[in-house]
Amino acid sequence: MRILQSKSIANQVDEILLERIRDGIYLPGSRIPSESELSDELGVSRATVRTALAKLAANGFILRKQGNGTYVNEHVNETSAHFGNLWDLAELISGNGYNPSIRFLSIDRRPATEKEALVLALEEGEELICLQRLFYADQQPVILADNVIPYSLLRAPIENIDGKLHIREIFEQYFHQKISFVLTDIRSTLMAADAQEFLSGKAGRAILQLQTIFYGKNNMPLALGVNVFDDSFLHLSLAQAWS
Amino acid sequence: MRILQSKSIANQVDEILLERIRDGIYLPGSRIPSESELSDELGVSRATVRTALAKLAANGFILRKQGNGTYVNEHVNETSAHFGNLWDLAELISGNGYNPSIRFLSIDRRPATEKEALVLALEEGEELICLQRLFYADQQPVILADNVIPYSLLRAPIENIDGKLHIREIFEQYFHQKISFVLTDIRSTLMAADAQEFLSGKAGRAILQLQTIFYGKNNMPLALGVNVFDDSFLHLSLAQAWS
DNA sequence: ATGGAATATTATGTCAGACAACTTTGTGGT
DNA sequence: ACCACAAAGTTGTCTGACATAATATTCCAT
Repeated sequence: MRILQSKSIANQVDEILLERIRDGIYLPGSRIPSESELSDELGVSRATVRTALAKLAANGFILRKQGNGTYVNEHVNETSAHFGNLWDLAELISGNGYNPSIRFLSIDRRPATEKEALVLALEEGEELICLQRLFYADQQPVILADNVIPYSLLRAPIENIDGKLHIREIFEQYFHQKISFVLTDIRSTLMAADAQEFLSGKAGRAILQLQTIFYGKNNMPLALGVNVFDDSFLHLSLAQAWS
Repeated sequence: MRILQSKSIANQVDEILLERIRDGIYLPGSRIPSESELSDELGVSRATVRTALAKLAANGFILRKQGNGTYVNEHVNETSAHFGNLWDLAELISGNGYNPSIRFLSIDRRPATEKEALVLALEEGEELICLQRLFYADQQPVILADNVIPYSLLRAPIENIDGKLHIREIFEQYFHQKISFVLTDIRSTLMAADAQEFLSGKAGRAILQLQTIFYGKNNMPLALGVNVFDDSFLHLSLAQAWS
């Protein structure tokens, strides 16, 4: 990866370092190069490196010790999700050690329910795009993902939508919207009949449900997501730094 | 709050700003003072203010726009937990709009099970302190919290322990340990008989379980926590900034 | 008056260099 | 072998400057 000008430099440094942690170039528990060394190597100022390191530390990837050095959190590999991407289902699957893939189930149009209209700031009955997808972990179906998006936001023919893309790419390509932040509600629920149709496992067992609201620029709600999965197979674990 | 020398200055600034957001001095959606104004007001350098702001941004509390300003996330009040304190049950309760209080149920000693010994890096059968507490939201019992801690870590008489303290204070006062980070596993489970005894609600309904491992210096595991609560009453919602 | 381009202002992002605070390691003397 | 001290290395904080981006203002041409 090279330093470009599109994203902020600090965010690019952040991604580079995160990639090195994921790839095992910086091993769990080991000390990473000092701020000065990184700033020399990457050709950015020490202040920029510090910004990136601060974000990684806030998200629990690294631990910093004054006068000593910066260390990779020894338990990064025991966590399946991280704060920057709790809503990223593919990351959740790969974080559990499986190979993620997506199956496109269906795409539909239907009027919004009262609750959906409220959350998405729409009139009741406005038309929604209904996207249903199934996430696989090593060929095994594990997450049933439903997303609803206001039809009025669509900027491309609906039949062009590639359901296998990442949700963030879908928004960029077909809706010309960028996700600025997300709000996720974690619920415990029982396996319903429609979910059981796609996910292996007995009906009536307790499973996790992630209800996600995506927001774009100016706090405009973009979409609503409901994702259910069996947490006995797919663990949802998070690391958090102390101070 | 005054700037002291004990904690890092940036962390103190962080806490001050967070307090102002919580207290509504900085309202959701509004723009907060610029970095220069804050550095003048608090008597610290702009670099230090930036460190604090970077952490708040990483945790979704604020949004930063180059050339424009820094804004409080409009939805802070819709989130019950934040990444820095998912394991902080009192914060979870107050984040839901209730007044938290703690009832001390029991404290016991028993040998560690095989699984507990593995997680806590102990010999099987080593003695554990078993702390059971009940968290209330406005006088209503909502969270059943079990914590197990190796007896060998205790640095004070066991009968002195005040079960109403924050878990972080318990570690500092009676174990002389500081929590450096925590690892939380979020599970969906069914209301068991022993939990139903303390929590209102029908048996067999789906509830959330937070399994937390506390780590101290040098990645030493300090304690194990199992907290169960009904997520239909106490919502677990998280905000995450995009990039 | 009005619309639009140029300019000024203000905010965050990045850079450079310096010193402070802290930890570890090495050195030398006893 | 032990202890006090110095040295080196790393993160934390400070200062000042410029770059970049968004917004507000001014001014001119229509």
